[in-house]
Amino acid sequence: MPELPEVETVRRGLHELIIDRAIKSVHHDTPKSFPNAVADVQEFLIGASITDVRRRAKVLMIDLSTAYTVVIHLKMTGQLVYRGESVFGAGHPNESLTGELPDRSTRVTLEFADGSRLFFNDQRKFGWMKLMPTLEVPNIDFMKKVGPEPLEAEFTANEFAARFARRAKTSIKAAILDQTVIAGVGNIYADESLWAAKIHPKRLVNTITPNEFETLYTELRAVMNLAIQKGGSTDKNYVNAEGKRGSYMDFARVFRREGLACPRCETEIIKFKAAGRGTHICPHCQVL
DNA sequence: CACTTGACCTGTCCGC
DNA sequence: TGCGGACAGGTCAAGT
Repeated sequence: MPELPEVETVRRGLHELIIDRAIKSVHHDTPKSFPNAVADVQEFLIGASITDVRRRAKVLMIDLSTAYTVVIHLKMTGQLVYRGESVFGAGHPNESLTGELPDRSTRVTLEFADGSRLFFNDQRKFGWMKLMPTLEVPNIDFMKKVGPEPLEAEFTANEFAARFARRAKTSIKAAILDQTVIAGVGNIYADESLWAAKIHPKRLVNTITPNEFETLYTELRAVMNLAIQKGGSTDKNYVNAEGKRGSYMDFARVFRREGLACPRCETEIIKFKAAGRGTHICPHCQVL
């Protein structure tokens, strides 16, 4: 579910909502969702206050005053929803998707000193939260291998194209989903950006021209920036830190639009499997 | 090494 | 309505 724009939306929401709050208690059901030792939780989590909320790729990091960090991956169906006083007030336009919490998919509940709570919900239990020293976060295998952040100002089109050299003989779709090539791109924005750049997802990386890489770079950044602006994509599960939907799906041009008209040429959008994932293209605009 | 496939889980939807 | 199977936005381990 959550890709870079969704995780970034959650990060921004949490940054508004939980900075400086002190953690009073934590409850969790399955060790898989929160595998830390009880002693570490007592010493470094309970009583700590939140100093920052950061993101790298699709990973969230909640920094604590104890020099520990709660590292979180939402995977497919994870949600982080804060319940307390709303900072947005009554007029917030996004429709709420989340009801009474905790519910049956709540895996972890963090309670703050003021009685407000942060819920980690995860229907499929793929996601996790881990408590670890802040200084050790960069040493996680994933952090050492993950590629550059595509939306950073200093990330250039040339660097973008060069990153793909390591996956020369695979499909462009598999490569763009590879987190060691570029950080944070998932199935939705892979399909959306490949459509925008008019590149068939099964094209091999070593057949993509420099001009096509440049277009893909530009379109990928445009799509992800628009998605952040729209608060992410809600198909089924994704919600922001207030439990509300994102609206990018209203602007999607191919993703989950099989059978509908391509916005560019009116050809019917089709769906098939590529790189093991459901893949949506316009067969007129994107050819092998 | 590079690349692909299955596994991890639960819920939903579709065809019979 | 019930049931089996396919599928779902991510990542890893294990396989070729």
